[in-house]
Amino acid sequence: MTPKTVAQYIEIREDRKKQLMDIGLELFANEGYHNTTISRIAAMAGISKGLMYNYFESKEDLLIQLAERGINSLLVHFDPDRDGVLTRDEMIFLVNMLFQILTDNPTTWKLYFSVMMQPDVYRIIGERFRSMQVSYLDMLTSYFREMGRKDPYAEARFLMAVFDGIYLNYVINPAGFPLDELKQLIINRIIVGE
Amino acid sequence: MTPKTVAQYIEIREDRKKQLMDIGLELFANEGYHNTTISRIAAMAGISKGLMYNYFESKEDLLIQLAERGINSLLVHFDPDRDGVLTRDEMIFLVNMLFQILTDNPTTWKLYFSVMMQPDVYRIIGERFRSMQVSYLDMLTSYFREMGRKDPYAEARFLMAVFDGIYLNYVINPAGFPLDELKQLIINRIIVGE
Amino acid sequence: MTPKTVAQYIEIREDRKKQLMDIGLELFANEGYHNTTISRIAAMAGISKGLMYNYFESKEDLLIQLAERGINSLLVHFDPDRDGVLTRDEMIFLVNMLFQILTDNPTTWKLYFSVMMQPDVYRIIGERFRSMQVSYLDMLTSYFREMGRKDPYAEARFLMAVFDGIYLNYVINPAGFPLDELKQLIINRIIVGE
Amino acid sequence: MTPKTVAQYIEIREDRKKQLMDIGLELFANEGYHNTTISRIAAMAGISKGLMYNYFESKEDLLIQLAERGINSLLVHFDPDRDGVLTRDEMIFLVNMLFQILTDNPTTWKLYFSVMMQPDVYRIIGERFRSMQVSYLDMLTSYFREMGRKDPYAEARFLMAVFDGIYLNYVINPAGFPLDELKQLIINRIIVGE
DNA sequence: AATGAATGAGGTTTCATTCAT
DNA sequence: TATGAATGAAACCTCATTCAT
Repeated sequence: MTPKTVAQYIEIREDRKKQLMDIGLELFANEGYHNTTISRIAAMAGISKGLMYNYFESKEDLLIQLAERGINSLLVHFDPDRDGVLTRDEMIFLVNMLFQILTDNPTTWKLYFSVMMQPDVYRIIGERFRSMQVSYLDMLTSYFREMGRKDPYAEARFLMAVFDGIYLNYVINPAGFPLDELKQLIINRIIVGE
Repeated sequence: MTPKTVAQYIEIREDRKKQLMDIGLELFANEGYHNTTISRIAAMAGISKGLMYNYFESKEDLLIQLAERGINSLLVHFDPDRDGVLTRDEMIFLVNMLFQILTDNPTTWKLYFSVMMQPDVYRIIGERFRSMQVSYLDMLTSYFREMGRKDPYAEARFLMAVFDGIYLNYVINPAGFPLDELKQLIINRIIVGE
Repeated sequence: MTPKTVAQYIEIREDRKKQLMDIGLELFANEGYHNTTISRIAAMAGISKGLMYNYFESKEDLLIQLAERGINSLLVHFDPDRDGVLTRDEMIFLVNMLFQILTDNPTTWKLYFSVMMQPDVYRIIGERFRSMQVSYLDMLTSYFREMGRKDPYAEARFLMAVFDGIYLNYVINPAGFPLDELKQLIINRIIVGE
Repeated sequence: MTPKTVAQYIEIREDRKKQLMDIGLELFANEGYHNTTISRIAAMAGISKGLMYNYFESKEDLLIQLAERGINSLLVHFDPDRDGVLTRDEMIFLVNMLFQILTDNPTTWKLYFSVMMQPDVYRIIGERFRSMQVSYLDMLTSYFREMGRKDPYAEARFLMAVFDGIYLNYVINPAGFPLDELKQLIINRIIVGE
């Protein structure tokens, strides 16, 4: 019966917001953005439809916030916006990490691809993903230039395509996907490869 | 006032149907399936909404027919359902062809990815695409086994991932994408490799 | 190759019209008026939709013509619009006949009830059926008055209700319906009665 | 500004639902199922079309719920699913009751016949009405068997047909229909009858 | 006489969002 | 903070009817 403190209210609010975003991510990724209703999310969270609008301005806003949360969680691992150039060991570390964040957040990545391929949704949040991609591309190009490759930009594009392809295949059907073997192939054929 | 002949009716129907499918493909691929309305397609074709249903049972049926037309147009180029094993030259020919059909049908491929990543749409026609994929996977695995590679399945997965990644990146933004350079990288690093 | 005579054309036209009405009756009665499309009728007859409008002004017109054909076929058997009063033998003959026309035209009767109970359809053709009913009612009332019954009008209503009930039950599910036994009950309990 | 209590919401819902079902029954029965639009029901209730779907999953669902409400309201009066056999007094009581529920719920009965005679609508809810009918038929047959009648099944059919006919005639045009006189005729000629 | 492509009005249904309480 | 009834715009779809040929 003790009244809650302001801090408690804020905590409750944040917990609930996280819960709503988790449910939203799950549904957007697995059922599709258009196929997911606000009602369904609210029902799964055990709250009313109306309360959703206390946390998110609109369905679109929820999607945007999900995208931003996803991006931020990636940036925690690795921020490519830096001046220095990668060494080969750092590159190998990066590759390992990219596999790690894939298996850590398959649902986020499922949403990522879903978003990239739905033009109307892409218009809403695609730019955020794209700018991240550009940063990576620049960094990879620098790496391959330093390595003395003939066509560093193509190599960077190659590596990014490989990762996009692996992510794509993995999120569509992770069962039996040979992640470790592919990691070795990437390192041998692209990173180290003559 | 002689009535139209049967042949005339057939021609009208086929022309109209092709027109509607072309517009449908364009819109589904570029605007998204859910974001494209039957009204919009009809308006772009300069016909009434109702006439759409003279040609397609439903919006879903239009999507299915588009998917099937896309698959069939691919199978014309190459049908992986065969017994023999590929030689290296045949494999190189296949790689060239895969780049060819990408640049020939970017919109179809845009729809392909769009479909693969929208779970609700995937449920409608994904299986048709998936079975094609499985056939390719088997064929590629056989090739790498014949080549004496250590892990033929992983190599096949690798090659497919590369192609998925390239296709994906190309359809999202074809401008400046170094297709030819990537083709060489694939041949050198994966097909001929080591 | 001999050109058809005018008479032949008229005959062909009448045959086809009869065919269309038969199909229409079948579908209206068994699928419901609103649930039957002009397209379906035309398809079952092997003609085009457009040609239907060469025979009937509208879907409603087809229904009206069906109702009129049904009424006329009944009037052939027995026209109650007459002055004289029925004897008991004539009454028994009438009862027999009413069972006869039920088993002869179950589909027409199915349509009859269908029409009577669909207010929107009833508005179109109900009056035609109702006036026939009123004639019968008058005639039956006269009969029971002549027979010296206490309440001739109620007796007439009773007999009509029995017939409506029997018709209704028979058209809904004719299998196993004890028509002959019911005929005897009617004769013993109502016609001859007391 | 205290929020509404759960009890208040329940009351609002029940009131509204009852209102919509009452209007729906009225319109389905008097205008026909197909001729009644959801828009019309909503307009008569002074609400938006969309709200209808907050209370009923579909137009068909409204019809089903109406049928079930109708059946349940009848079963309150009399449930034929019981073991015992009717005495003559109980039978007379039953007859009285059947006339009572006719005059109490003419609209429900109008819908009943409407449903029975529209094959497409019958498919939706007919079975619910039919099973009730079968129960009655069994019970009546038992009664006439106990009474020593020659053909108990035919007698039961006869009685049911009479009631169907009376109900049918009454709902089509109740004005001046001699219900009481017909009740006496039923009791004298069928229930008590020789 | 005959076709079926084409129309257009109108129906059912969905759902993000608002709002009184 | 919290509810869910209520809205309204817009989607999909149907089909009687018309009309050029």
